[in-house]
Amino acid sequence: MKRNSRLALALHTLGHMAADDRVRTSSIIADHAGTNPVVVRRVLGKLREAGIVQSEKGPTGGWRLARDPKNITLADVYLALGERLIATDAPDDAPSCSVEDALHRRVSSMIAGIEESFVARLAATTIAEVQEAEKP
Amino acid sequence: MKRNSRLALALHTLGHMAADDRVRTSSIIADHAGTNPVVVRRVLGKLREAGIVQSEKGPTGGWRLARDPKNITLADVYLALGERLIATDAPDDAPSCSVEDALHRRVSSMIAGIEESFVARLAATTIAEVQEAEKP
DNA sequence: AAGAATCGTAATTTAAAGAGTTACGATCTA
DNA sequence: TAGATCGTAACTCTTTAAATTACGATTCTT
Repeated sequence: MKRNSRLALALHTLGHMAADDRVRTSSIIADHAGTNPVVVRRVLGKLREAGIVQSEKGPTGGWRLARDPKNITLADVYLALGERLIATDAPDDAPSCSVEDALHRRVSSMIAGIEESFVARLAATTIAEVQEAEKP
Repeated sequence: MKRNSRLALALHTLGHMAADDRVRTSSIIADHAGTNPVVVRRVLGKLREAGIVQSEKGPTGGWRLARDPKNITLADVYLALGERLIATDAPDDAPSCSVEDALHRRVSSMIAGIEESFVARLAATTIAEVQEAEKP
């Protein structure tokens, strides 16, 4: 699996769930996505916390959508995973210089704005739409 | 130095250069930025290719701006470094599934749009402005 | 011309972060 | 009760960027 591909894994899996509402085990999902069941459980666990999917233990257990895919936007998924376009960490320690401070103020507000507009765009598309777009 | 901090190093250094137009060695710059002279030369080397700074060898050599800081935007710097907000690599191999394909098409065009608007915002600020903002 | 200081750059090492793996307890079905 | 699954901690592997080492090329000073 590629680096930092949690969002890709999540969206891919949700797309399949939207197309076919059955319970899937983390093992099945991992096979399909070319990754590992534990990684799947970690990623889908975040989505569960956000009420996007639900999971059941035991045999017959597994994962499925917790709500209508028409009501799940890409932004919901992105935010559930707690990802950020750019990690905007402050200058290291106290003894920073004024140029660095001024720069940081400007750039971080710019990044926050971009982050916001990215989320807005993600919010305009639902999982159901992605799944429907499947056939070109 | 923090990870993926080439842009921060570049902007920080250019800010100082805009405030005080003298020649600086990679060693001086590295000390100030808390990094290594070779790293500085690599980063500023990219900016030289873009005509943002110039360098001279020999004793008395070093780095300085190649043009008016009012005429250097943050976008110039960002693009000179060849950075990208998100590495938007295609699905691995041929045997990908239709859901993944549909997803990739949607998300990559979205990312391209965001990238574009990020650059547009960066283009609205010059190095000179960042330096002037130094005093709050 | 000699010597020193600097850049330019290749090659290698180190460090950090994410993904992958192993392991095992908890839970649930049959 | 047996077996399958999730939940999670702990560890290893991989990848990427940064840091380091090294040294030739250039250029100033004397």
